[in-house]
Amino acid sequence: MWQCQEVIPTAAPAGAVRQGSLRELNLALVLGRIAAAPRPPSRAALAAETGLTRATVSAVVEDLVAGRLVTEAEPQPRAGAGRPARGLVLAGDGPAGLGLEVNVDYLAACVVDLAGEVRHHSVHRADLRPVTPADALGRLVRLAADARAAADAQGLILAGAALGVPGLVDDAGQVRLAPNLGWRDVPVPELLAEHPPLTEVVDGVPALVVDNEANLAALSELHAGAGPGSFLHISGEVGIGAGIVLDGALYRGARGWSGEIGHIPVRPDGPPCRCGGRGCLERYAGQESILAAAGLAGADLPADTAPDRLAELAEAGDETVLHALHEAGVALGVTVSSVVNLLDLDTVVLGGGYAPLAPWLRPPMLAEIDRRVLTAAWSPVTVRPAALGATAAAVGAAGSVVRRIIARPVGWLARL
Amino acid sequence: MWQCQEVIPTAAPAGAVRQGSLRELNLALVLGRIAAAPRPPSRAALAAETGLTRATVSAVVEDLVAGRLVTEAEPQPRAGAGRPARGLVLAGDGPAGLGLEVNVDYLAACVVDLAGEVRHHSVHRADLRPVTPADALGRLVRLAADARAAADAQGLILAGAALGVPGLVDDAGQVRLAPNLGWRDVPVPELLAEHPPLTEVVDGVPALVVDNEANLAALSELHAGAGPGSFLHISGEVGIGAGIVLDGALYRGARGWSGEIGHIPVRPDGPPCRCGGRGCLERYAGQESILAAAGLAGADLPADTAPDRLAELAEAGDETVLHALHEAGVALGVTVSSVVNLLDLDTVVLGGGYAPLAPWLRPPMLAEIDRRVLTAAWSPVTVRPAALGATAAAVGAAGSVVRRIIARPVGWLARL
DNA sequence: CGCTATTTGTTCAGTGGTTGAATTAAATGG
DNA sequence: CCATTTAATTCAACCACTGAACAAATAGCG
Repeated sequence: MWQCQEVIPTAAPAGAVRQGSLRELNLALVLGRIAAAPRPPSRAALAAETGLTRATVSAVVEDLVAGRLVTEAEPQPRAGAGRPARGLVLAGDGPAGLGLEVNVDYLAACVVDLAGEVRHHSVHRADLRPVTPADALGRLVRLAADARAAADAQGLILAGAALGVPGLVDDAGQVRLAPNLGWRDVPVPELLAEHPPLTEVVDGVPALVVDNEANLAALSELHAGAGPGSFLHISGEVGIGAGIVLDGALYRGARGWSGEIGHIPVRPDGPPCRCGGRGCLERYAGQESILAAAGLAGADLPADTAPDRLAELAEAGDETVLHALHEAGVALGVTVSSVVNLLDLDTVVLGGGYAPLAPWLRPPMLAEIDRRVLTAAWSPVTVRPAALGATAAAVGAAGSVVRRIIARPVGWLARL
Repeated sequence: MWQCQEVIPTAAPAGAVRQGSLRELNLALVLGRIAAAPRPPSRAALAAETGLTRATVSAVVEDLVAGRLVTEAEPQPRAGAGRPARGLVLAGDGPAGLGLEVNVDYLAACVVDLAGEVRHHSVHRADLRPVTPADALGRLVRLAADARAAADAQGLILAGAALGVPGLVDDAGQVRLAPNLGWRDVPVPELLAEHPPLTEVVDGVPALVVDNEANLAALSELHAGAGPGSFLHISGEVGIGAGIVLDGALYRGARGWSGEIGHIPVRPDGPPCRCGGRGCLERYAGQESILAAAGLAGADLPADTAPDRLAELAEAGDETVLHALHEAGVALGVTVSSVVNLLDLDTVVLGGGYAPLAPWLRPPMLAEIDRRVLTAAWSPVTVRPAALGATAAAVGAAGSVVRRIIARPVGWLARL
């Protein structure tokens, strides 16, 4: 069984609530609070916070500690009198997530522990357009093996993996279309079938989940950035993708194909787009379009260095580049206005290649939003660059694995 | 405490899971299955379906019957051998919801029982633009009193009320802006404070919830139409609003202001809109714009009869009207394409004034969607007229009350 | 007509997990 | 050094679900 669904059920039992579900839910509740707390909470604090009894919290914590999900921190210096509290933190030597990414000009792998720390990270730079999918995935497996070794060396146990791809992924984990990579109907699970560690199925969840890169990048922001909430994360790579986070959960759409913001029409009668439509956002704010408008079409810059080069030139005051960025910002602003009018989001994150360009994209975006968003007067919309850099998708992928464990620790505890 | 949040928690405990939560969740689970079942299920069938024991289901059902939420139906004729099953149905004489609506040219009230049947419905036609908010709400209270009397007469107990308003509503139930009604910062709860039955707070939920009309109309579709799923419900009234239903739950946005589709830019350099932007959808597909394009600007038709008049003329082959509808359909198609690209929805419902115009709006919409939605090739998008007519919002409002009871029956059971 | 097979619904002892109060543990402060 | 305070554990009680046995109600068959 392969799937690309990013479940994160927030401990909501869809089916029957049996006897044991009670403990299952409270394990998730307590572990979630420990993960979200700004400083290591005590059992007593958790009891007060959750409404459970101290007795129950103790029992639940005992299970979590036995399952290597939580460890006790050094007693914190306390203010007043009383027995000192023993702080609880997410274990740094328990389960970890393996994050993988295939992109147009690099492969990436990383390991993230329960606490969200990146414990290993490696990138393999190469133009993957001329390479066959099987070959590209073969190289990725080698990168994954290195990451696995690094995890072992640090006492971490890989609990699962997620792979980000710049394209549409179906429920079976197949890449239906990745235009910038030149992939179409690539059966990723099959191609990886020869590599056992990545293809096991544990506890109903496949060891490897394949997902859209923009979705995973948005997830990375969820950890790194300010806590849960609702935001739109725009990834400006060769294409333009977006991840939508609603109330702290990634929204994936009916078929997992949400966030295809690159082909939202900006000017319905504008220049034709290769998608078949006209005047799509990608024609105004896609990397190639910006480069063309900036007079750098022939420069043949690698995709991953182009944004920095543009930023340099803009910094230096290059009029053509400044104008190109302004136009891109306007187009992004028009599109984002649509999204905010529709979904009432309060934050927009500029990720991927847009992050370094944020200083120049932001002002025209905000101007458009201010003009076009009906509720802008009461609730200002924040536009900010992403907290993580280029390989956010890999980190988000690894993070999605550990987040699933935090959301449903029983799955992990049952394994031991 | 007033609030406009449409909670519908789908039995997901956010906080602590106490001892009694178990029963709470299973009450919701069983009641939900009874509500969703196509024919009255037996206890045994519910046990098989939910995974609970027959003993547990019996105990749960006993509670539900004692609370007047469920009654036993006549034993169904069975096929094979065995003791005949006693079917369980939602009680027709238990709690019911009161739905209210204030619109530009009418007030409406209705009563919906647990099973979703409309048990009372009344409309008061009047142009409410020249009337003060306090006066309008006063008339509404009289309508509500009639509805309450009708409910009593039928043995129904009103368990709460919801009010739909064509504008932006904040968390306090205040109408921040209802442009077509001419309301701004109207403190609806305060104005209704003199009418006790509508202003009680029971079990943490206010007796009256104020919400956007488009959101409630979308909810009505959720009951009447094909079961839960994800869709966009577009209400074409004087303004254009939309309700977004994701996975069977209304999505309300960070502040409850989602669905402001009327001011999504179609042509960013198009004619200025009163919202301050340019080329908004409302300028192309709003009722006034369609009438103007159809050459009926001076006809001064009441807003509620205009769509039918347009449909008549279109039926008769009036070229100007057909052209106007085509243009509106194109604009709607462009906008819907944006929404579908963003959210990956598979269904769009044309509600309110658009419902009778669906035969003419659909074809250009589908053409635009086909051209502009990246995933249209794999997953066709359905565009269909709404199941309910003009006063869908009132029915949806009443339905939201009973749906909340079905989603969390403990709230109701605790009252008795 | 009576017996058996079959399915529904209830009863009841058993169990898992939470509760609440009492108890122990470990610190501060006078 | 002892009273005070807060943290964590222990334990009997209790609530709700489980599983199996049992009672109820029907169809089919000889």
